[in-house]
Amino acid sequence: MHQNGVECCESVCVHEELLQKVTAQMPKEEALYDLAELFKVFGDSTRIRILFVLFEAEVCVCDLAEALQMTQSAVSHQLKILKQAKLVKNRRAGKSIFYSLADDHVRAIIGQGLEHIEE
Amino acid sequence: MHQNGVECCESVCVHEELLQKVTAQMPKEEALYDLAELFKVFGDSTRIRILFVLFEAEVCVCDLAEALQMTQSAVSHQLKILKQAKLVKNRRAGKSIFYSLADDHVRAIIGQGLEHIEE
DNA sequence: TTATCATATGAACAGTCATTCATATGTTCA
DNA sequence: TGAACATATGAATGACTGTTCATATGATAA
Repeated sequence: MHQNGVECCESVCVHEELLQKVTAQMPKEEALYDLAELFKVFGDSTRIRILFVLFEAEVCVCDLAEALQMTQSAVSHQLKILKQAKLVKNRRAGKSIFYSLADDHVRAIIGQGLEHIEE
Repeated sequence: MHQNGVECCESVCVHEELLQKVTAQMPKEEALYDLAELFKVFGDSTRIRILFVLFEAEVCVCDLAEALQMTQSAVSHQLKILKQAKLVKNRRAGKSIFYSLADDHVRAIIGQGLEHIEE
C-alpha cells in the first residue's frame, strides 16, 4: 500500500536517500503554512488591484474604492487582510486613513509573478 | 455617496489626477486575473510542499505521496493544478511519471516570499 | 454636544477549493 | 491476453473566503 508509506515503486525511484534529503531541506511546518498564507493574500484580483494602485501613490480608502469601483466596505475588508500580512501600512490624516506599501517585497513578488505569466 | 463614485473626500485626496495616473499604469483586467490565479496556486501548503520537494530532485508521484504522507490521489490532483499553472512539467518513465520544476520563476517567487515572512 | 464624514467590523450568503472515495487510463511483464 | 502497478479523474463533501448589508467607531466642524 503506497498510502501507508511502507514501500513504493522500488525498482525505479530513489526513495530512501531522496526522502532523507527532502526532509532535511524542507522548512518547518509553520514556515510552510506562513508561506502559503502569504501567497493566499496575493491570490485575489481585488487585492492585486489595490496593490497596483498603491504602487503609484499613498491613497485613502475612499479614493481606493472609487479607483476600483468597489464599495468602501469591500475595500476596507481587503485592506485589513493586506495589513495583517504586513504588505501595506497606514497612517491617519484627519478623517481619512492613507494606505501605502509596507516594503519592497511586494513589488518584487508581483514582479516575479508578472514575469512568469508573460512567457 | 462615495460608493457611486461621484465625489469623495475632496479637500484631502488627490483624486482626479491620481485616478488618471492609476488607470494608466494598471495592467489589463486579464493580466490582473492571471496574476491572482498564479499566486492562488502558491497559496496552498500542500502545493508549496510539493514544490519544495521538487527543489531537491525530479520525483515520481508515488514518492511525492510518501514524502508528504498524502494519498496518491490528493497529490495527483494538486500536480494537475501546478502543471496547468506551468510551474511543473513531467515526463513518463515506464509506469512512473516524474515531475520537476518548469523553470526558475518558481524558486524566485518562493524565495521572495520566504524573505518576506522572515522579517 | 450634535451632525456629518471616513473608515472599520460582524453576520450572513454564495461561490470556491482541497481532500476523499471509487473508478478509469495507461504501462509492463508473464 | 490478463494481471498488477502507477497515475489520473469525476463526483461528493466539508471548510474556507469575498462581498454585501447594517452598524459601530473615530474624527472634524458648527
